[in-house]
Amino acid sequence: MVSSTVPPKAFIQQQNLAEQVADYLTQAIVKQHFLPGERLSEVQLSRDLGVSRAPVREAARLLESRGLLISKPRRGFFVRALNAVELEDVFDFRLCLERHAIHCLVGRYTPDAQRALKQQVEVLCEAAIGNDGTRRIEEDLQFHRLMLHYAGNERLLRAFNDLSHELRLCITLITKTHEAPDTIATSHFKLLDALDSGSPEACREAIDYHIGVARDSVVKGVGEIGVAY
Amino acid sequence: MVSSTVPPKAFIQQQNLAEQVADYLTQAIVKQHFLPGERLSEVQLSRDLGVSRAPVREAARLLESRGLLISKPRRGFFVRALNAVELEDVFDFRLCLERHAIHCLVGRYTPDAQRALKQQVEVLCEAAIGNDGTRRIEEDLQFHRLMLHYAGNERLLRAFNDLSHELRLCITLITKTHEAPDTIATSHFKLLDALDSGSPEACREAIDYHIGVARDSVVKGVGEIGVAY
DNA sequence: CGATTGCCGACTGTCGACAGTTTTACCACA
DNA sequence: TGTGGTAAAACTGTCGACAGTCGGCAATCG
Repeated sequence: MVSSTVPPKAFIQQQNLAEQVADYLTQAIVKQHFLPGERLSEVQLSRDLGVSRAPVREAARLLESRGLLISKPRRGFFVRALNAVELEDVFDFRLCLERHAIHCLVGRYTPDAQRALKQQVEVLCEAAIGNDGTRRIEEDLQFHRLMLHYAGNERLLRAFNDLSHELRLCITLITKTHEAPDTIATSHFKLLDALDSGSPEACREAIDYHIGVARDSVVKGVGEIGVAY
Repeated sequence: MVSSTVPPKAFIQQQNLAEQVADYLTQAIVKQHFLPGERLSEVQLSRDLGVSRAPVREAARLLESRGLLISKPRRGFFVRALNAVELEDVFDFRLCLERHAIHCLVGRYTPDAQRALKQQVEVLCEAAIGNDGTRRIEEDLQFHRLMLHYAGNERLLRAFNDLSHELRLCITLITKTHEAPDTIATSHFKLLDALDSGSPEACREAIDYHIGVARDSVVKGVGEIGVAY
């Protein structure tokens, strides 16, 4: 073999039908093509997507475990509708995860981690300036994923990833208001500063503030979306 | 209708085959009928249980989301094998959840909650004295579930329930040593005392101690169970 | 004798079909 | 017009079958 620049194989692996369906459904829900509380018919979906019901079921179960769908026995799947209380719960849970994460991270804040986070904030700022709402959200989530990652607990990261789907849902659904780029920037730079300071108290304060802002902007956006399911 | 003592219908609704299979698999894994790292064949299972592969697949996916199984594409499902690092992660994650929970709970510690927790500790002590290992674990988990419940965040409770399956796995697998009943009792009474005191610091200290003890007894039990999967 | 290639069995991913249940549409009747 | 009951339609839960893929084994080549 001569080729030394072969891309690392991740290229080929086409994903399952189930995963493709899951991606499609996630997109459709986030983009509100399916409304909160709406019922999803397995047969209809499988017809529309040109696959059998098996992958659809599997995808639906996956999204159920991620909190995007709810299944009622013998009734089918419904798009999750978050009420005000559940919205609070989501952000409270996020606070729980990130407080712990930043607490762990400050004790092991390597130059590597520092560099990666700084860079991601820059990418995020760029996205914010570019005024691309979807990308801004993704880069924002990615920053927090990085934080969780460098906190060093894989389990914690998994929990955040699960939550992030719900989070994306809340944010996309409710806040059409693009926050000003500099607001986003400063909010994240504060986190970096707190980490640099090495003070757990400062970190705690910074993350509380950070998530509080996000929560308020979402909660204020709508008192309640969707009702029953 | 005359019969006034009809059981509240939860009786009748036999759960899905999928759920039954999930319960069976969970039991089998916890009781080590399937060893960590072992591969589970869908066909074999469906033959053994007398059902088709569909419910088996569904159950396996559920257990995957709970962290009891791991799926490799086109290879099937494997019983999760926790190494030392992952074991630490599990207890660290538990600490994350329960710290937050007790922090929330102390601010809204109603007489109802107080009563329920006290009662559950008594039930737990009873189980501990009775020397029934399995029941002791279940009642212990139930106490913590109650704590999470009264903390008032449904999302938090769900996360704990997911984690509890892994937790049960660790505990059952590793600690054959039954802790002395009075150790268990005092450890839990300390939590109640801290809550009664109303001091967040005391609560934090109590929960850190409580989980630390559990973690040590598990980690010390075995440096590593299972290796690869 | 070691490494590579091709074949074989086993298994997963996917499919279409059937049965029981829930929902809906409709009609008789007050 | 409103109500109650019945029948049809639609859907989910479950099943067995088929095809593509993966791992292991044997035959082949260096």
